[in-house]
Amino acid sequence: MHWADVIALNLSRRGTKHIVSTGITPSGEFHIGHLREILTGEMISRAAKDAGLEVDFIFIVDDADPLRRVYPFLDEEYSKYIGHQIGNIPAPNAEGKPDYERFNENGWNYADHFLNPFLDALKTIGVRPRIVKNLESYSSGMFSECSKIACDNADKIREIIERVSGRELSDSWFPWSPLDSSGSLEGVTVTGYDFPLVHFIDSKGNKGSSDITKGEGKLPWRIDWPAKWAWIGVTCEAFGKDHGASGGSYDTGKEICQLFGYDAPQPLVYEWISLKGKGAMSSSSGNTIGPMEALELVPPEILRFLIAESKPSKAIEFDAGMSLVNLADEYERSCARDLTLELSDESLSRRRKVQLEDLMGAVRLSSIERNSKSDSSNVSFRHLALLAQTKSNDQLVWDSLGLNSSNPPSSILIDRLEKMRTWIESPHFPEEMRIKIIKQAPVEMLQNFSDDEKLVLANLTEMLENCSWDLDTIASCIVDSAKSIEKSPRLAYGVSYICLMGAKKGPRLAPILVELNQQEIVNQFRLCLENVN
RNA sequence: GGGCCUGUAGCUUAGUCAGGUAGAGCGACGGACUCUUAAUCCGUCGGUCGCGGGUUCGAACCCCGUCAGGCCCGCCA
Repeated sequence: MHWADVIALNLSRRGTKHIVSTGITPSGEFHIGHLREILTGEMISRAAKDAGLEVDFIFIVDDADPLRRVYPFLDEEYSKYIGHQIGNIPAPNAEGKPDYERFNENGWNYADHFLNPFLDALKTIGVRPRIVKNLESYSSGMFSECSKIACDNADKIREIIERVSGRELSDSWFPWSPLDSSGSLEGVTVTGYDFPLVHFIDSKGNKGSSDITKGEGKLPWRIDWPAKWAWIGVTCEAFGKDHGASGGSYDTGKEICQLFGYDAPQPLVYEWISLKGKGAMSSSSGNTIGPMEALELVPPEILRFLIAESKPSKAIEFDAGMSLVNLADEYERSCARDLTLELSDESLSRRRKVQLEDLMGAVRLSSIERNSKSDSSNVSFRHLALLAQTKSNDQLVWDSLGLNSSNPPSSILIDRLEKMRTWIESPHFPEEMRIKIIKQAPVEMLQNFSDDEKLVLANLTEMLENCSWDLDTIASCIVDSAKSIEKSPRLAYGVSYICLMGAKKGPRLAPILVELNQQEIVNQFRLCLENVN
C-alpha cells in the first residue's frame, strides 16, 4: 500500500473527520524542500479523501515568528527588526532594504512577500490549502484558551520540556513570549503573571505587560505547536525530521497537548530534500532551487511524482540534470502501463503486488487534479528533448509526432515542450542529452574501424556528396551504404554516429542532418576517411 | 554524552511493523528493427542485504555490538 494510503487507513480508525495540517515560517525565499512539507500533507489529504474520509487540509503560516537575524539577502537596516514578528515588518525591496511605502500603504509585509509567490506555485501543482495565519489567530484570540492553560501550568510545562527534551530551562523561562513596547520578542524577561497579563522587563529595562488574549506576544514554539493542534483540531501532521527526533518538539508537544485536553495528531516524519552533489539546501549559500524556478523546468505532475514515489523517510537528492530525465521518463512509462490489469494477475507474488500498488498510488497522487486521469503527455522526456533540439519551431515538433488540427497536441504536451525549451536553455540541461555535431571524431575510434566499416564510410561519403539534400534521400543513403555490401544498416548508423558525434549510438540521424549544411557534413566524413588507416 | 533516521545489484530502490528460497525500474551487455527519432521489442548478466556476533529448523527482517552518513537534545522551523 502506498505510504499516503497507510496513513489514511490509520486515520480512518480514529474517525471520519480530519484536519491535516502543514506549516512553514516564511522567513526567506521558499525552496523545493518546503514543497515536500506541503505535498506530503496534501497527498495524505487526498489519500484520506479517497478512503472516504472528510478532510480539511490547512497550511499554517507562522508569520508570528520573529526575524532571527539579518539574512544575506537583507540590508543591514533590518537589524533593527530582529526579534520583530515577520508579519509585522516591511518586506524587502529589490535592494533588500525595507519597503516602507508598500508596508504603510497596503500592509505589504515581510511574511506575505515570501509567502505569496509560493502560494502561486502551489496552485500550479494543484495544491490549494486553507491558509491559517498565526499572527491573525493570536490577535483574534484563537490561542487565548491554550495560552491561559499554558501560563497557569507553567511548572508542568517546564517539567515536560525538561524531562522529554533533556534540557534545562532557565529560571526566568515562562511559557509566553511577550512583545515589548517596540514590538520585539527578543531580550524580554517575564517578571510575573496575573491573568490575562504577563508582566515583563525588556532589554532596555522598560517594564510592561502583555495581554495573552490579545496576541501581545506569542507562545514559544514548543507550546505554540500543540496549541495549534488543540484549537484547530489537527488530527494529522507531516513534519520534518528535525521536529521528529526523539526529545524534539513533537515529543514534548504530544504531552503538552494533553494539558490542553487534546490528543496529538497522527505524525509522519519526512526527510529533507537536498541538491545533488551540493549538500543541504540553504538560501544563504545560494544553494537552492526555488519552487518557481523548479516549475519552469519541471512539469508539475513530475514534481509531485518525485515526492509521491519516495517514501517520506527517504532523503531525496534533487537534480535538474539526468535524474530529472529518468524521473520524468519513469513517470511516463508508469502512466502508459495498465497497472490495474497487471495487478489482476493471480500469479503475482505478494512482493510484486505491493510494488505495483505503490506505483499505482504514486501515479494517482501525482495528477494535478484529484480523481483526474494521470497527466501523461505520452511522449518521453528523452524523445521530447530531441525534438525540441532538432525542430526549430513547435509546429515541426507536432508534425513529427503525427499531431495536426484534427488531432491536436494536448495542453500538457504544449506545456511540456515550453518547459523543455526553457530547460535546454538553462545550465541544468545535461550535456549528454545535448545534440551536437563534433568537429573532429576521436581518432582512436576511427582507427578501430573494421574493413566493413571503412568500406561503408567510403560508400556513405560518396553517396552523401552526390545526393539531393532531403530527408528521405539522406536516410536511404545511410541504409544503402551498408546494404550495398550486404550488411545491416545498423553498421552504417554506427559509423555515422562515431564520425559526427563521437559515440556509438545516437538519435535518428536524417532529420538532424537535413538541417545542416551538406558540404560541411561531407567534408567531415571525408576527414574521418583520411584518419581511418 | 543521550536518542532518532538511513545503509540491499553500477544507480534509484521494494521488502524490515506480522522471520519462510532476495523483487523491481534504470543502466550495462547481446539480439531484432532504422517503416515516429538516445525510441521500441526480445533476451542476458548483475546482490556475502554496511560489518561482527546471538536467538531460531530457518534472519535483509528479531536481539546485542560495531562502522559510515544525516538529524535532534541550543525558543530553532
